[in-house]
Order: sequence, then structure tokens, then C-alpha cells
Amino acid sequence: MEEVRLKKLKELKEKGINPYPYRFEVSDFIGNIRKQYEEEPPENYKVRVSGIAKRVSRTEDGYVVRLADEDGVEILVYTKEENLKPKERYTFEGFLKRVEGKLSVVDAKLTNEEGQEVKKVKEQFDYDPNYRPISVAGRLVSMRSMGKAIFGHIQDLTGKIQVYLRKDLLGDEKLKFFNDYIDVGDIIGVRGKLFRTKTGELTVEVEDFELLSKSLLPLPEKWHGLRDTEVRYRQRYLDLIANPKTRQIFLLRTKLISEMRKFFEMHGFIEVETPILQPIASGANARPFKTYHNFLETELYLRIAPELYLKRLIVGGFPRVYEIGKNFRNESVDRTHNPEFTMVEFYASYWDYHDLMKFTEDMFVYLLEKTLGTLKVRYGEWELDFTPPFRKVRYFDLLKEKTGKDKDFFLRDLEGLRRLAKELEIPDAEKLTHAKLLDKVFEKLAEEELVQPTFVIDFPKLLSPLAKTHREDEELVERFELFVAQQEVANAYTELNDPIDQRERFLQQLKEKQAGDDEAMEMDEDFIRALSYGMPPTAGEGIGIDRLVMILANTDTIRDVILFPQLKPKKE
RNA sequence: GGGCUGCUAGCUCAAUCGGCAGAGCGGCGGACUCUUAAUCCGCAGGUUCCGGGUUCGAGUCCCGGGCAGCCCA
Repeated sequence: MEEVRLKKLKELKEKGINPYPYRFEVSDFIGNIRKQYEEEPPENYKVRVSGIAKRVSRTEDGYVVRLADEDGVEILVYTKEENLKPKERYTFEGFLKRVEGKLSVVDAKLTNEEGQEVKKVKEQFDYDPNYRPISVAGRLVSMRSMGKAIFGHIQDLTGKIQVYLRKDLLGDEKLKFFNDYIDVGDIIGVRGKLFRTKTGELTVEVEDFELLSKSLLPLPEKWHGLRDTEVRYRQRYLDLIANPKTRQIFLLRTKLISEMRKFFEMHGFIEVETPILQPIASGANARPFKTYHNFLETELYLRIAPELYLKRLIVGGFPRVYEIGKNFRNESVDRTHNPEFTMVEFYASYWDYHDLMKFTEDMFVYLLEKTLGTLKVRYGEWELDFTPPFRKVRYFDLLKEKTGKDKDFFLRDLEGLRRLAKELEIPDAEKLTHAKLLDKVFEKLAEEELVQPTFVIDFPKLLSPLAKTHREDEELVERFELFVAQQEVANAYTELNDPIDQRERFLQQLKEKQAGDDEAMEMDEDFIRALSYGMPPTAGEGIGIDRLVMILANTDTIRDVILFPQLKPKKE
């Protein structure tokens, strides 16, 4: 295979044709061109359509029928109906939707009533491009050569479009060149006119084309795509070429982050960048990666959180800041953890955690409307409803509900708590510190309850060394975590700005560390000095972007939302 | 960290009890000017993840290793 293509490459060079030329003028991306002639049908638009089944193919969970009317106009019908036969006439009732650019009928059921012609259905949303001249470029992903004419599809990130090469239009020589030297997988550019074929598909009638990059390796199979999860993650470029679902998820991710920036900007937040290489990795309970700077002759850590730097900026007079960036935690790698992950952290002067809850609700509503266009999100078996206000529940109320035991038990009866942890089969329960025990017991008992968006509020102080003491209860802090689908999505609090209190909290953390908790927080003297100059009352929050994208994309694997997830290196 | 499962042609997958390694797609050659999983005729394509072992004979059984996925902690 590779040899055949290398031979073509060699012959091209002998002909004086550069298989890797420098540029090509495109009039637009494929998706944008399609958008001009294809309207999105409204949500839940019902249609009844009649025609002859040209072909019936199996899909993962049903069938797809190519349905044609007398004029030859075709539409794809996705159905679960069994025993459909080609050449039979059927009428389907279902919802009109675009699937990869093509108008299709989804959730279709057979009916005995008469339906509309395919043509009539499609005309409403597919318009005639009237032979408008365009030029587009992309990867040739399929090709159907018919001797004196060739059909194929070229694809870019935004979509796919059919190209049609005809001998009488292109000339003998050009067509022969295409047949002899162009392969599926090559990047090509075409110039021509847009029209619709008799089946109704938007197509470029090619007047001229150029090879833009020769592909030497074959693409994954066209029908099944690329399924091997390992190859999908290790060679993401192939996954992106072969699987539309993958492209869709990463476009969604990009859209989410972009809308998030807009939202912050609308609310007066300034985007900043703080160090990833830090001499002290603090601001979270986690194990850091360690590295070494040769010139400075010093050990540095990859940040586990930007928190302490962002608050220094609040001290410095930035009223509202946010940072979207990577954090690094040297921990296990599994379905919900990647060693580097993306968070947004933001801080607003003069706010408290009540302001943040309101702001968080507003932001989620904004983001969901901009990305999915709905506040009700399907996630696995659940329908998550993000309509505000989100449920609020106090940390110790939740524990009391599950165990009947109150705050005093959890904060003072260490041995009782340890016994409870053992009953819950929490590993190493006899060794864990008080704080860790409490954390693990809460996780075990409460998280399964937290499916719909829920603010868990008013955490115990010993779990929250950077949060401000609760105005009504010395043992608590003004902190909330937002849980969605049993996962912690956001963590926020009224920030501790009393430098003396802060020093004591760090010292408490050091004790935890000595007691065996290697995730306890590090003391940061300069941060305390910064607070000593005076930090305004402030509230701050972190939101896990990867987890948020997982929820929006309805996937339970973090690797599906990170372009290049960390895997063990493979020996070649 | 423990358990289970998977790894076979470029891709998606078969291979019965241990008995000649196969199909579809893709590729190559040919026919075909509205095809779309195009169709029709012909051909080629393999370190069965790696290393040992048992056996007349191993993709298959045994031991060790690698990577991945799932479950548990």
C-alpha cells in the first residue's frame, strides 16, 4: 500500500508536479458554505415521508434506509423497524434533523397513512445554490469512480461536501490524472460550481482541482470508522478524521471555553496568567510533579492550583480575575483523572460565597444555552435539569440524613468516626487523619445522592484551610461545592483574608502532613505576607472544565474530552 | 494495588474440540458520465502484541511480559 503510493509520489515528482505545494485559495470552510444553502429544521419538526427504499443498512442500534421518490430525490431514514426490504415502498413518520449535514428522518416509524414526497420535505430546508462558483479544500475521504465521472467527498473540521468530476467538463488529461494519482486520504483543493444532484445532495461540480498533500498511509475503514480506543487516543488525528462524534466533542469543548471567556468579560473579569512552575506547590490538597531548574539550581513544582497567585493579584488591586489553564497532579490515572487537567479559577473582590452561587447559576445557564441550547441535559441514564435555583444542602445536614449523627459526632468523636469509616469499608481507615476520614466518609455517603445540580454548602473548617470562617459557626467555613451527576464540578468559598488566621491554618496543615497525609497543603510565607498588606473581602471559585465537558458531551471518560490524554508510552 | 476481558491483513471483525489463518471494507488491474457503504469481473495482501513451554501439530492450551478497556479498592 505504502509502496504503491510512494511510487505515485515518485512519478509525480518526475512529471514536475509538487505533491506538497504551498498554498491554495479557499472561498470558505466547507461547513460555512453548507450553512448558506442548508437551514436547520426547528426542534422536534415532525414529517411523514413516502418513497422507495433503495438500500437498508444496519447501524449500531437500528437501521438506516435510503429512501427515494419518483424524481430520485433521496433522504436518509433512521429507524428501528425490522424486516425492511429494498425496492419496497414505505411511509415513515419521524423527526427531521440534519445528520452530518444531510437532512434525515430520525426516530422514524412506519405508518399506513400517505406521506409527502421526499423532494417536498427537503425543499423546505435545502436551497438551490444556482451554480455559484466556489473553491474549497479538504481531505478526500471517499471516492466512487465511474469511468468517465468520479464522485467523492472532501472533508474539513466543519463538514463534508460532495465533489463531482466529469470528463466533458474537466478534460481527458485532468480526469486521468485524478484516476491515476489521487487517492482517498489525499488533501485536495477544488474549484467549481455548486449544484444539487438529482438525489438532492449539495455538490461541487469540479472545473479544476489541485493535489495539496499526498497521503502515504491508508485511512481507517469508512463504514465502521476507527474503534480501537487505544489507537483513538494515541493517534487522535486519525480519530478526528474518522469519527464525527470526536470532532463534535472537541468543537463543543472549544465553544464552551470561548463562551466562558465571553461571560467573564461581560462581568468585568480580567484574564491573567500565573506561574505553572512554582517553588511551592500549594493551594490544593494533592501531590505535585517535581522538576529541576538547572540555571536557578532549584527544585520547582508544576502547579496543583493557581489559587495563591490569583489572590496575590486581588491584593495587588485587580478587582476580578480569572485564569483558564492546566493544573498537574501526580496521582492515579483512570476514567475520571488525567494527570494534567483544565480548570478555570476566578476571584471577585467584595463578593461572598452567596454571590458566587448566584453567579455560578447564571454562568451555567448562559453556557448551556450557548452550547446545547437547553437547560435539560441527558447524561447516561439521567436527565440533568440546570434550571435555577440549584438545590442547596448543608454539609452536615446531608451527613445527618444518611447516618442520623450530627456535627458534634463528626467533629469530636474521632474513634466513632473511624469505626464508621471501617463499616463503610474505607481503605486504611485506621491510619487516616481526622480530616481525611471525614472527607472519605462524606464522599462515600453523599456523592451517590448528588445527581441533579446541587450546592453542598458550609463545609467543616478542618477540610478548608483557605476558606473564611463561617459568620455564624466557628467550626465551619463559607464554602460550597457544586455536584452534578455525582461529581464535584465546582469548589468555591468566601476567601480567608486574615493573615494571622491563615498562618494558623497552614500550621494545622503541616500537622496533618506529619500525621501522614501527604496531600496536606504547604505553607506559603509570601502568600501570608501578601495577605498582611490587606486583601479585600473576596470570593473565589474553581470549575473543572474537563468534567463539565464530559457532562455536556454525555461521556463518562475524561479521555474522550482531552485531545491527547496521558497513556503509558508504548514500546515500539 | 487487585480481579476480569481484549490484542488476528491498513481498518472492522471471523476462525467449532488443538488440525490448510478467513470475510467485508480498503489496495491493485479491468468495465461503467448522477454516485453516495456505488455496482460488476479478476488479483494480491499475515512476526495472529512480545518471549518461553507443552504437543506430531498452537491464533487456540500453560508460564512470563507489554499495552488497552471494564469492574473493585
